[in-house]
Amino acid sequence: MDEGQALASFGALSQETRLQIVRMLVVAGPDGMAAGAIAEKLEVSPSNVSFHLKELDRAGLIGQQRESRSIVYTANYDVLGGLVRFLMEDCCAGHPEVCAPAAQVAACCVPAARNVP
Amino acid sequence: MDEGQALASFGALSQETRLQIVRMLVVAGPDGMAAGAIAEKLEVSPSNVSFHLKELDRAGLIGQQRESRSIVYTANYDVLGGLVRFLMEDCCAGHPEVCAPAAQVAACCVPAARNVP
DNA sequence: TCCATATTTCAATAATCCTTGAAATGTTGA
DNA sequence: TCAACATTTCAAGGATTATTGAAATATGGA
Repeated sequence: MDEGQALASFGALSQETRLQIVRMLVVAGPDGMAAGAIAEKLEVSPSNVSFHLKELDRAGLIGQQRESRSIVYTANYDVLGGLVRFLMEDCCAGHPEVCAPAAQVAACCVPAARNVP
Repeated sequence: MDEGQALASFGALSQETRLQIVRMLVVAGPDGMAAGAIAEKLEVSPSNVSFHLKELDRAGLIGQQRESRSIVYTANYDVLGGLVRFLMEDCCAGHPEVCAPAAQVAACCVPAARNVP
């Protein structure tokens, strides 16, 4: 991920409804959620949720696929992971010791990373 | 870090000049950089850099301290680490397997986390 | 084909954010 | 104290972004 893409990602995530959408889709997993279901759960109008979904799609944070009458959206884990990497690599570029605490987060995903010093 | 703080952080990082400032300060380390030095390096007017520094400060991403005539800014590594954690915990909340790749980033900071599966 | 469903698009308005340059604040050394 | 330096504050304007509701598009079933 380059700086331009990170900028777009941060911009996309800097709006409450969009951040909530991404969090919902991350939890929803590969099955994703239909636009209507997202709108209903967040109590936002269909046209408004559509606007924000388009923004998230432009930033590459989500993907979409038509499924019968619905359009199902899914989180793009690669891009989200790339954003994490971008933040941490920047950190390491200068002073590795100060960003070590952030590395502990890895413990929640990868058992081998547990109990880092 | 709660959702509100993450939202503020994303907003602060979603502007090119501000993202560049944060990256510079992260690399600069605990010594930080004076406002003037930042402005000069990024070729931005003093008043404009001051505007963005204030935004970053409001979001908690940087700190400041007067040093003689200059005001020296430093990155807030805790908050940046908290942002990484926020992104990854969200990820883990649903489907740990999809965010494992992001955990590999930890290898750049903590030797113990190297070679994760 | 026709209707209901699901979603997007569009135009208009409102709200927020960024930039600019001039003036104000605080600091140091002569 | 005064002048030069470093930075911030302020107001105005321009630019971008968000919200709304109505109309358009696409799909599936009677």
